[in-house]
Amino acid sequence: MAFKDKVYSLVKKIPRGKTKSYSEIAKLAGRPKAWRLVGSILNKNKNPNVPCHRIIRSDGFLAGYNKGLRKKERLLKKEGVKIEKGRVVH
DNA sequence: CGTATGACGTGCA
DNA sequence: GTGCACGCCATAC
Repeated sequence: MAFKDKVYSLVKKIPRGKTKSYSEIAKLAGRPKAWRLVGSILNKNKNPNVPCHRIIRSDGFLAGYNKGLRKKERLLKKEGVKIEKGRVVH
């Protein structure tokens, strides 16, 4: 299983209304120092089965989204995650 | 097969 | 407190 596939699986397992940071995903995928790839991979791969909108920066700020940050923010809010100025409110 | 890249993260000036 | 620069590693071309 390639690293990217593992990332996808993990992202798919993220429960609704929750967010995960890139480093967390990379860590669970087996490459704690490959968080950079997580974002890179998700960006290149537009898989609708993967809720990539739940992936945010470790700071809590929203990073990017293949469908547009605007949509990502709205989706998270819809799922129960509160966003403020592009940042996830903990 | 080799090079360049990228939705990040952290440290240091 | 803010800004800049480096590091890190699999994927794509």
